Amino acid sequence: MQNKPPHSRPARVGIANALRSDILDGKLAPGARLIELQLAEVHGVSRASIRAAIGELVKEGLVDHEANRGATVRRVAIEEAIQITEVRALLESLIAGRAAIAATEEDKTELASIIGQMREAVAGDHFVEYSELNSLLHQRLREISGQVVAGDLVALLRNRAAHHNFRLAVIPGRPNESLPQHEAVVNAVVAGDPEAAERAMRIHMDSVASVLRRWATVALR
Amino acid sequence: MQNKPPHSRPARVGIANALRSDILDGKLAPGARLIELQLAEVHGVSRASIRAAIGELVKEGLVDHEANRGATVRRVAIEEAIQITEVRALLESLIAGRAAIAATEEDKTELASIIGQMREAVAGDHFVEYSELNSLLHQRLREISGQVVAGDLVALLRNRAAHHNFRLAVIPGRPNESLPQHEAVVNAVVAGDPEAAERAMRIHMDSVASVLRRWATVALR
DNA sequence: GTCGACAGGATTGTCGACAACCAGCATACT
DNA sequence: AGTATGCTGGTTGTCGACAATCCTGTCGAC
Repeated sequence: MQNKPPHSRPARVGIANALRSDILDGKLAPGARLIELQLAEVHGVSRASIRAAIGELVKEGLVDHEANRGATVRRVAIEEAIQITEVRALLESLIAGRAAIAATEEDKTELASIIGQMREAVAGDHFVEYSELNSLLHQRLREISGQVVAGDLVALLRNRAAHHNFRLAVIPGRPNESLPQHEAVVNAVVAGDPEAAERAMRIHMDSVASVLRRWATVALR
Repeated sequence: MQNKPPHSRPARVGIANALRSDILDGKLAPGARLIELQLAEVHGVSRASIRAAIGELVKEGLVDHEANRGATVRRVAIEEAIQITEVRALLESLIAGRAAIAATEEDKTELASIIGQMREAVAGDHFVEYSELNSLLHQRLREISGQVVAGDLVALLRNRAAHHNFRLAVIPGRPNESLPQHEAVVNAVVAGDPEAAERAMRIHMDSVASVLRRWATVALR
């Protein structure tokens, strides 16, 4: 990762990716300060590039940035994660409905294939793979729907609450609960029934929200 | 506006505000290139500050930025404006519903006051004032609702489609159509009826979307 | 006449240094 | 003891210059 073919793609992208990974993996804990000079030395670039990279992350809502006080890794309170899920419920439903209208035959077979892989992942207790397929499914629905505005916002929110969402997939028994919900969504899309797709997605996201709520009350006891 | 008490608040804020105004006022047309060196000379600061300011606007979705090709004022196609309004319809409904639950007595009287002012503005054909009051009403609802995530996103989208939205307020007869819709929303909030508030806001935003659609077909003939 | 290589100009990406700013601590004063 | 004041270290804000990159228009070959 050290080679430097001048700047074929801007350094900020690489740096931003590295920082994003560190944040999502928990290597950079919430509240941790991102000190420009320090990061510049570690990554072997100048502060300008670091600054640009941090800008990217601020844009994505992963870090906060106060004037003259620097950037810190954002704390996403569980309460905010719930709000995020509520909003996503609305957006994802819209997306699912549109996808049901706009999906081509190829799209439909691809979605079915993803569901198949998810089934296998659940059967084999492959949590990480299941989580990734989950992301993929939602992403493809976004692309198919053609509602780019909603798609962009969901992508943003998904990143922002990624920490909490990933944990969900690891809750014992959770995949067994969410898999049929995903199947219902895909079935409705394949059937070309927008209302059913919206409803199914709504049920799915509400279920996610309720798990988060249950978890919040447990954690705050 | 020339005095320079070193940097009590970062220059990028001032520059960003100036650029934002120029964009929303149409002084910087969609597609116009934002050339860093040029702007640096005009505003009397260095490229670094300009670059930071442009970063702010990119965050807000007002300008695009391609690698090595600079920043341009973003074209918001009418089609995108429609999508934005669709998404806002969902978010604003959520917000209205929550506001109906969370509003205090003071909040309610303030909302009623805003509606009163809007009525006067319509009666006096004060379009600009009406548009500003419209913004204020939606903003207060966001704050009251406590749904900060939805609120942030709406603020973002509102900015992004500001160009089109402002034009709406100037369409003859349009305020007469939207005022009662706003009244219905506020009435429901004051009555503390979340479902009615959601429904009323939904009707309002759908009406905005349909005006945009009608306009799009006319403009594209 | 059309296509491709190539130079030139314009613009962004990156760098290192200096200045301004905030927080915390020691000191002095009441 | 408690509060105000001034310093100092660490960090961000800003600057001007250099290097890399892209776009455009020109020239030559086929």
